Amino acid sequence: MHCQHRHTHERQELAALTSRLRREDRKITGPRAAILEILRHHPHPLTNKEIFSELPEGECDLATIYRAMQMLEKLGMVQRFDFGDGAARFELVGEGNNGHHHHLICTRCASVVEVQKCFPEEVEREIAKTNGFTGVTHRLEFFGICPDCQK
Amino acid sequence: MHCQHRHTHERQELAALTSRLRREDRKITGPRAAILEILRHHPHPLTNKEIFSELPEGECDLATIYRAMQMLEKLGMVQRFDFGDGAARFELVGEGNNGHHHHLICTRCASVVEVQKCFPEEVEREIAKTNGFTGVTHRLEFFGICPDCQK
DNA sequence: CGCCTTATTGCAAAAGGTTTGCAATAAGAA
DNA sequence: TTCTTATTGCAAACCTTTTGCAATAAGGCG
Ligand SMILES: [Mn+2]
Ligand SMILES: [Mn+2]
Ligand SMILES: [Zn+2]
Ligand SMILES: [Zn+2]
Repeated sequence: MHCQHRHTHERQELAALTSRLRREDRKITGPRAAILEILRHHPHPLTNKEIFSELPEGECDLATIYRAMQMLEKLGMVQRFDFGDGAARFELVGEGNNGHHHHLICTRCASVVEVQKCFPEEVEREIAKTNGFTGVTHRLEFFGICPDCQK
Repeated sequence: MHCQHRHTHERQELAALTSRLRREDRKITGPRAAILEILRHHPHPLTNKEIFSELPEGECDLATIYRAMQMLEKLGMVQRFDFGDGAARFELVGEGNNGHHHHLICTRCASVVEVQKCFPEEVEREIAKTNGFTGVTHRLEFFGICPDCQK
């Protein structure tokens, strides 16, 4: 309301997401729109429980979130990440983007930084070739102590 | 029996493990010896359930294995790995070795190859510095289709 | 706009993996 | 051998994720 430009921008993004669902013959439901809205406003991966608690009171069941994330992952609209704490995390992926990237996570406060650097392609290719594997990819996350937690 | 050299070698290794426990004031129990014996004969990470099923009938309870692996991890005698399938895996670590390494896992048959290549140190240092993190390390695993599963 | 079909949801139960409390057991010291 | 106390087995609890099923509602169609 107080910023027409930004408001329009956000509305378009949500529309892009829902149109992507429509294109795949998926229904735009209240819970799904609410979940996308939350993901859209978070730059880092969220657990299903975190999404659940961000949702307005009784907006949607936890099981529905689990099912929604499974579907969004299958459509390539979210990327699943594993920080090693036993709960899957999901992050929205832009169209025409495979979502492959990494994170730097504080082991004290769990704060997260997006990391664009990736494992060197040529080394990965060498690992694949050496062992006769095809379609090789990787899962990689960094862990350390963030600036705040060092104080 | 049929190979004195190898036999001696194995016995020494188990002795090295138990002496390491003794040094840390931990008791050498039947279950612990049996677990170490299994880990010692497996070159790749094992889940607790896998260790359990390798164990002779009623040799030890699953909960005991969970407790043993926690202890061994704390002592740095095993390294925990996460292949992203929801079950922790453990691999024996040699003394004076921090156990840091990686794997290439077949997404069809789950076969595992040890990978010695690591993420480039200088790039990791740069990621740490850029974001003001200290004590940065990483978790990295590769996934693909193994030679057998390509046929 | 209202009806129909059927995907989607809520709820509750179940399914793994992992942890924990407690009484019984046994390792290692004396 | 005895004694102390870490360790074990067992059962229950915990946590995340999945699933069955009847009720609900989205979107297509007349
Ligand atoms: Mn991210
Ligand atoms: Mn290994
Ligand atoms: Zn990468
Ligand atoms: Zn490494």
